[in-house]
Amino acid sequence: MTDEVLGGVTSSLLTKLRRSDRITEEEADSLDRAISDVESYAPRSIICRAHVDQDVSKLLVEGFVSRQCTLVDGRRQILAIHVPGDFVDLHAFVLKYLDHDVVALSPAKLAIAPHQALRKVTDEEPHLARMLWFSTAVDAAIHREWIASLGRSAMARVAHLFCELRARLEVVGLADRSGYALPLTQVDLADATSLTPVHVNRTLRQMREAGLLDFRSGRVEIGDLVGLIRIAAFDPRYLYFDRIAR
Amino acid sequence: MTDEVLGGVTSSLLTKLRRSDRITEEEADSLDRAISDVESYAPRSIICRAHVDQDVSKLLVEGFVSRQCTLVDGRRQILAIHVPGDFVDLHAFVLKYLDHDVVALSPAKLAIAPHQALRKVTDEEPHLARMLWFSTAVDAAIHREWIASLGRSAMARVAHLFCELRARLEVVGLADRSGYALPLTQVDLADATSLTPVHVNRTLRQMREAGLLDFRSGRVEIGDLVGLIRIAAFDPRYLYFDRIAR
DNA sequence: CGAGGCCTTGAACCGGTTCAATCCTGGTGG
DNA sequence: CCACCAGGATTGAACCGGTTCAAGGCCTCG
Repeated sequence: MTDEVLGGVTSSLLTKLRRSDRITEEEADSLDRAISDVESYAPRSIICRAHVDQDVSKLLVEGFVSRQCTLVDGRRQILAIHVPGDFVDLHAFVLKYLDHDVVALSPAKLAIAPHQALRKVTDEEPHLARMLWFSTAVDAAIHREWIASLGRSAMARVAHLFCELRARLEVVGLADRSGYALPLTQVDLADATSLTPVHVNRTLRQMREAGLLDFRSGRVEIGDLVGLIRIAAFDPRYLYFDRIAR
Repeated sequence: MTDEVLGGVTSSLLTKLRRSDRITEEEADSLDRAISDVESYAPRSIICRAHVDQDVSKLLVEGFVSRQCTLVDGRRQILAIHVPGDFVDLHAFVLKYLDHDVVALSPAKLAIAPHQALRKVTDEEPHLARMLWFSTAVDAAIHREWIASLGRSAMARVAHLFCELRARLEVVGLADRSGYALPLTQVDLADATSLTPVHVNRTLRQMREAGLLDFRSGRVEIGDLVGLIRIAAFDPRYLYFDRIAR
């Protein structure tokens, strides 16, 4: 990565990884050099298509993207929502193809990491390789938490999603205790929680009336974070922001 | 791994990984040497407890185990079911601790891989490291498929679980088209599908009456695999049994 | 023969869905 | 400048898949 335009595209990822473990400047530079380009995507455009062989992986720099698949009845299921700093389809580095689509939920910028470059870097820097492996393992932990979340009430599911996004956005400086920008529609929330848009709407109204949270025009305004966390039964340890040893 | 008793504990894992990529004899031997011991667990005994630092990971050799957590209301949620050949808590190698419990569903034998030994082996053999990374990425893919499955009807969920277990067991020689041994209770199935035991029972009856499948006394007898796959909308590509290049 | 797990079934209930109509808002073209 | 339009948000009312509660039944094992 030498181009001026690419400056600092890995910084959010590094910030996040450094919450868990030390990363040397040399390692950070190596990772930076694995980035070949940055691409922009319009909302709803497909970033990576399921079952197509990949020779690059993409790191989300700006905006929101989802992993999603289309069910037999045509409904869309959102499997994960990614925020800046997430190495969205790093899974494809070891899997070769993905089992789902990656789609932009908002305007988004992604940095491109060719697998050839990633392979060189991970072969030469085993600790950095473990950190990247770590970040895909955290993705898996988030998936598991979603599975548990889906077993619960509509209110708990929606609250859990808001808590998770807040915690993940806070690490990269895009949220605080009072709220955050979230350019999604109620339909997006419905597809992410396996609820109907109608019921998401009613649930959001309940949350607003209870003073917990107000989600309106692309922004989450949190009224009572403690109450929200309680309803969601949100325990952030699954995000692994607190590992220590190298 | 020199002890006679440990002979071949990695063979199911290798069989599975070799469905996706070549693994040399030297790599296989290295992996074998990372195993220090084999332990037996009784049904319901805890194999790995959530939020406790781990210095070993465990490979399932025999029996069935689940990843599970306990929800706030005391209900148990099964997050994944593992079959022989699965490196169950390999995630702990990079995460250091797990966010959920690993519990034996049946009598089970697990091979112990100290993290120190895994670290040596993965530092020395980058390709083997990528294969282990690959296996955790497949775990994540399975989690995603469960998320999608939970968005569907009770019948589809249960059918999907049976299809997935059949496909995964077949790879390690423990299932064929006609059925397989599955020493779980209806309560286990309920906790894995986020249904009530009562409704699982009714769903199983429907499946039996439709000639799709008979689950009884620890064995799944498949009457109509094609029909089952259709109802489950089961597409096995997410299991990644078909990768090619090294 | 008794006890404890597990499976089975019925009946009432309820959280979330479905269908349909209306409202609101920001952007566009006449 | 305003009428129009499209996408998203909102609300009401009927409906239904799955839950809940409760009662038995059927094994296996001591």
